[in-house]
Amino acid sequence: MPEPDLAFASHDHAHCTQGALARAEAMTTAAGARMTPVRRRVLEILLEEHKALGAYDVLARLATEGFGNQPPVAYRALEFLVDQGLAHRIQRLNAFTACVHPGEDHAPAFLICRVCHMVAEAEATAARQSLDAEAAHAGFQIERSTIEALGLCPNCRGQA
Amino acid sequence: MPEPDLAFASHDHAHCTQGALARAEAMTTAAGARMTPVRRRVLEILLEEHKALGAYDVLARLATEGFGNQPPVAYRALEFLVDQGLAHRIQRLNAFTACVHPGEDHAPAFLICRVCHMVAEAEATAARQSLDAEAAHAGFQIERSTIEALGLCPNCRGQA
DNA sequence: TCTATGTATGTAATATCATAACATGTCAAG
DNA sequence: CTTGACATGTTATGATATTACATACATAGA
Repeated sequence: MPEPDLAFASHDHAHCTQGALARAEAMTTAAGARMTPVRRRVLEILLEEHKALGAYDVLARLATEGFGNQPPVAYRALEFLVDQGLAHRIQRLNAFTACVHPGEDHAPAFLICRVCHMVAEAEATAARQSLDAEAAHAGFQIERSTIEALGLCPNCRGQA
Repeated sequence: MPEPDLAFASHDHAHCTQGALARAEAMTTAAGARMTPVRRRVLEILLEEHKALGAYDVLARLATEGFGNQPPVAYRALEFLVDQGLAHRIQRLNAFTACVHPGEDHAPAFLICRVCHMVAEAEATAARQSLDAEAAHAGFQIERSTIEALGLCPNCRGQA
């Protein structure tokens, strides 16, 4: 397990982005899927910051760059990225964020700062196992889970 | 810890409902809040089934019963119930469900059946603790957390 | 190379979910 | 019986998401 390259910690973001993009290309090819211009661009946009962007935010960016300007353009690209494991949907925000560990088969939890809106992808294997156990006890078979937390990130906490 | 009165298990629902309603009245009074007709009615509607209802579903019911028929009527009552801990919002469904353990200071996870749409409130203290630990490690201070799972309930699993 | 097929994109229209702002009504403390 | 706080009603609008259909593009097979 690598040391968590959490969004809150200062890090070489260019490197972080490049890595994710490279792995993304490899993964889509391996999956027999196509990394088209819109899809790649949407992923790049999501990778710019460790924040979650709404579909309409992404759409606005795309529109200024000559792509379509109707909602399905954004929603389809985002859905593709989520399906491929290259992005995650943050339920609480109705928004999307790039996956920081594409291809690593991880169980993510999202830590959302209510002040600066940074979104960090934390490791939730333990939480997920507890949840699985509880569900199993009830005879419930989990297919997808959502674990999200809202609060204060270390930086914003310091400010207060 | 009481045996989980999970939504999936057959149970005396009238009793389940009555208990929740009675505790709800007590809690609002204790909190110095007012359990008005709309609010009580919304809670009753949510308690009818162990499912999550959208604000507009609730609103439609209210409208046929002589309450207002504009969205804020439903949203306000729902917000009140959530604030009082009498209902929960299910992020994944943009919907609301009555709390089965009002006043018990619990850490709920929600198990959502994708077939029959039942929503069970499971105990997530363990999962929540794992999440807290992981967040603390990142210096993140959790204020609210969302733990939801989508999958197959025991009944629907049997059918398949 | 041509063409058939599946996949991707563009666009219009509309559905669904949610809130701001303001007017009116109700209740209980002074 | 008035005042102030809270609750409700209503209008309007904003934000998020999907359906349906038309067009374009890539690629495998004839």
